Amino acid sequence: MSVSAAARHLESLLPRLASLRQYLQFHARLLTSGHLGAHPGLRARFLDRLALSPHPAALPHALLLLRSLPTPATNDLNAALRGLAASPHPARSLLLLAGRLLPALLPRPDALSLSFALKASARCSDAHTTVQLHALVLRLGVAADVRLLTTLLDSYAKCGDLASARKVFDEMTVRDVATWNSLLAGLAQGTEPNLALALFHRLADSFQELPSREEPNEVTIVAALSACAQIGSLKDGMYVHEFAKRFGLDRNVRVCNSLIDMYSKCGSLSRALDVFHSIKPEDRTLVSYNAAIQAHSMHGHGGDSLRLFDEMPTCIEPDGVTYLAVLCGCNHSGLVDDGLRVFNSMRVAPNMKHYGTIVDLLGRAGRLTEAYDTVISMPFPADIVLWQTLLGAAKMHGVVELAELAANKLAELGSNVDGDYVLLSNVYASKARWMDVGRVRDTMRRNDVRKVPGFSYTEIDGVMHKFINGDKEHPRWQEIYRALDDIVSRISELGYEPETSNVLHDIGEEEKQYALCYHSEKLAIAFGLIATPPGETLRVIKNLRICGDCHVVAKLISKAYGRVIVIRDRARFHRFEDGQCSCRDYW
DNA sequence: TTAGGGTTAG
Repeated sequence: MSVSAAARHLESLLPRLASLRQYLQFHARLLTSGHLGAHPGLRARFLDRLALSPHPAALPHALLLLRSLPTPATNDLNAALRGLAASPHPARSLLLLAGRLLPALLPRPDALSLSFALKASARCSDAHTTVQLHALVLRLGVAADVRLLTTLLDSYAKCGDLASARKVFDEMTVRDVATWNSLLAGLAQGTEPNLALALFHRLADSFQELPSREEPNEVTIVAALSACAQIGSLKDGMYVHEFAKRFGLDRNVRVCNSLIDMYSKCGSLSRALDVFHSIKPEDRTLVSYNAAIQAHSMHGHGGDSLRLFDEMPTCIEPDGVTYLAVLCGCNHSGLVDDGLRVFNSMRVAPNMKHYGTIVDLLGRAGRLTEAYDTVISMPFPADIVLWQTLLGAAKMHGVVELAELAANKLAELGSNVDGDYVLLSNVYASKARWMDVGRVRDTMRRNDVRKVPGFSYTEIDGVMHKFINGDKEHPRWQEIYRALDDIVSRISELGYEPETSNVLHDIGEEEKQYALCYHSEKLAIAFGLIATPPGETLRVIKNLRICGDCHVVAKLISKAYGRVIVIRDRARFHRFEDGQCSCRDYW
């Protein structure tokens, strides 16, 4: 066989390599045939495949091979950078580029090298390294490369530096659809969903901004829907849905999965389920089921969550998200035994969130010993949220010892938020232990307690209005406060008395009532009442869990004013109608 | 020969 024929033969074997043994044999033949040095293209292709092979020994072997080369080429380096960036230890990719993994002189990196390194810094959330790589992009003179700059933008966004991501975007002279998608997704996931939506509207208004023959694609839609879901804006969500239809993207299963999530989080369970049923059964993925089960759960339909879970085809294995969604549904519907049954039959290892849901489920049901036993027998130490869950259960059932224990753990873990103190103080107050109530208050004062601000949104005619507890920022605040006075007098006739035990301040009863009266969700509802025609459904989104008093008030308003009120709090939906809530006061 | 963007979670 001539040299080139041998090389062609090896080349043809390359795509068929699978086992580690085959890779090692191939390596041996490269060595013995002399092609390792004589055929750098073949060598780099082999190295690339080896470094990406899923076998755990493959990547170390690729690095060994790289080290054995007297003068590695840029492509050899890139293969290793790529493999390391995709590995469980992406930081090693950065060490390699910095020359700390190879003793020999490094070949000069190119745009591709930087692309892989940026992927690695994104996976490490290493903003500092992303900045350094940005400098390297400029130094190497490869800053006109759309793909590289998109990767750079994405890396900034994934490291949480949205300002720099935006700046890269703004300074790019050519942007393709992936560039837009990258910033869109970065903003949507980086707690700037409103900016994401503004960017989407800019793209939707004139996608002449895109290179010719390029259109928004399913990634654009998924990212935009994720922003709508976070904001809870049904109007924007429906606009994105219509937009997707125009481009024939509404049949795409990933778009459908995002639509299910969006409609559910924007308060429309029926639309979410319509989308789920519109997907052909054989096209439904695990995520489709997870999103639909979660939709039932958020809306308090635990029985339906269980039913859908049982109906999952056997070819789709439930994952941790599926179980969490089902458990959540059981929790919100008070289905204790079903929840425990599902938890005990889990076929994946439960994580902190699964335990959290079970502890909440047991705690609400008054099974505090079991809840506590669950916490201390978990295979990992409980986190802050879990102790807060237990503290909440202790408060609900007036168990002082457990509340104290949980509060001590919270202090140990460095939690210092007002809610913890309020719960502990309320347990003492329920037992008339006023000295202890005072002691908690003193501790609060000493510790400079962090207040988690409560705020609510409501969408009226497509405009979002934001309210913070007791604020007077809204242009119509005087009308809103007058409406609240009217509300209080009308629901008082139905027997309303303020539930002031949720307020812990060193203030008198009347001031406590004041503090409660202007909770953000009440401001949002009052505004909704004066800004919409009679009978229209009011939709409110709250960042925290709804408080007991607001829950009572919302029920009474729904009766006194003949309005359906839908409140999405941090955990679920409450639908108030004719004096009742869909959660049946179990939340 | 090798590069960029995405959904579900207490």
